[in-house]
Amino acid sequence: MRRMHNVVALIDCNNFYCSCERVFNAALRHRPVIVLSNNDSCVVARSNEVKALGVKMGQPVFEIRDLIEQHDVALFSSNYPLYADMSARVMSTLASFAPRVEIYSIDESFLDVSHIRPECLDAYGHEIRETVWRLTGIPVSVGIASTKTLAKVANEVVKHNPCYQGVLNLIRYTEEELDELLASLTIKDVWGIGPRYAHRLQTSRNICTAKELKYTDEYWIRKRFSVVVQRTVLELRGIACIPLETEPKPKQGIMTAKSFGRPVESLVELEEAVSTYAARAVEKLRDQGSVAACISIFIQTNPFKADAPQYAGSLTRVLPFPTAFTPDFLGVVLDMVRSIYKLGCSYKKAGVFLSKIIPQEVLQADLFGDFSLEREAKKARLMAVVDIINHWWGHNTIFFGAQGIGRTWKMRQERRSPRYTTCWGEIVVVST
DNA sequence: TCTGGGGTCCTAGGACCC
DNA sequence: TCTGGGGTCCTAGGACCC
Repeated sequence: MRRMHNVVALIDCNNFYCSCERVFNAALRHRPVIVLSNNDSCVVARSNEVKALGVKMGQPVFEIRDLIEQHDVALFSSNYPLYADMSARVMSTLASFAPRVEIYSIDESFLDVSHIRPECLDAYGHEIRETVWRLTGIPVSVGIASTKTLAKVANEVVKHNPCYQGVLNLIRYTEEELDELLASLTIKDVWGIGPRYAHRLQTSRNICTAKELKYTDEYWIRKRFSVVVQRTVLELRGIACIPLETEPKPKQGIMTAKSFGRPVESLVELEEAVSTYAARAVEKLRDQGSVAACISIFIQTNPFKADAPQYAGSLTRVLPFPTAFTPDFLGVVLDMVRSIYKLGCSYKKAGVFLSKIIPQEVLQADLFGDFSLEREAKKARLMAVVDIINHWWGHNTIFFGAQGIGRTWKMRQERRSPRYTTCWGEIVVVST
């Protein structure tokens, strides 16, 4: 097979979390929908109607109480089990359309569609879109181009212009047509250009549109910014610099951090919370088959409470050898919390970060002294059993004593929809 | 009352070594 | 008067993404 061009399609689920809620609740189809962050505090997903009302991503929900009431907006707590499962369905559908797929986030995938004849690309895009809709009920937008950055551009344009009916293929655009399109986009709309870079580009050389960025001297960009921004410029020119990553890379750092459902003052509760986060982080570590040697924790007060005493404490500890055995971490965590705890503070958030992560197989290579492979294997078997039980019967069916049993500090989730697809007790019932 | 939770990569600068 | 220079490793911080 002769391969003329690199062709990549970006498939992006529209307002993904909101769309997931709508799949199982037809009454929401024509109602504005908002999905909230942990603790039901911020807006993390908005239906089109809500975007049209001017509600911003990340906006605290208390700022828009009136708007919500006026427009009868449906509010939901984040229902991650549902979104993760719906995502898996979308992704497995997409896998049938391309030999190489990069799952970029919970709601986006890049597909290598170089095998499709150029004149068939538009139809292929529509077929992808219709198939995903039919099999999952999730609406998606499709952007097709010669680089990932341009595919992102196409997707951005599709989302804001219903005339494209969900699919834009830039491969058939001439350079002039493409430039005209890029001239209509601001640099903030370009993947990789955030608010800081946008501001610096504007003030230093009056670069405002995607087209202007495309024709900016790449070496000046490299010098003033970084190789990352240089790549963005080249990608806008149709030179692919960001390869498709089809294999998920094991994470180099694993974080579990959350705000509390209410302020926490006591050391005991803080110990429970940080232990719970640590246990969850180590669980994620095992999920990807890794071990870690380094753990950091932090606790902090509420920075928005200007009149209350403010404090942020953090600490890092290195273990004698890398492990994924929860008690090995819990042992040091309690000690760490005690040493950064400050009496008289009202804590709002805490977190745990694991680093110095290596694959479990590598562990055996070069360890001496205290370390016994046999003992580690035994620990691993114990954790495997814990994981299986929790996987089967649900999170935290069994857990460690240090995590506490009350957990009244846990985040609030007062508006969670049923876990329609992952929990037998909450499955949709059709009655006659 | 109420303000998210994950990740990535790159660069600059200091420590250290020869 | 006048204080090397280059390589490597590590860390902190800054930028971005969803």
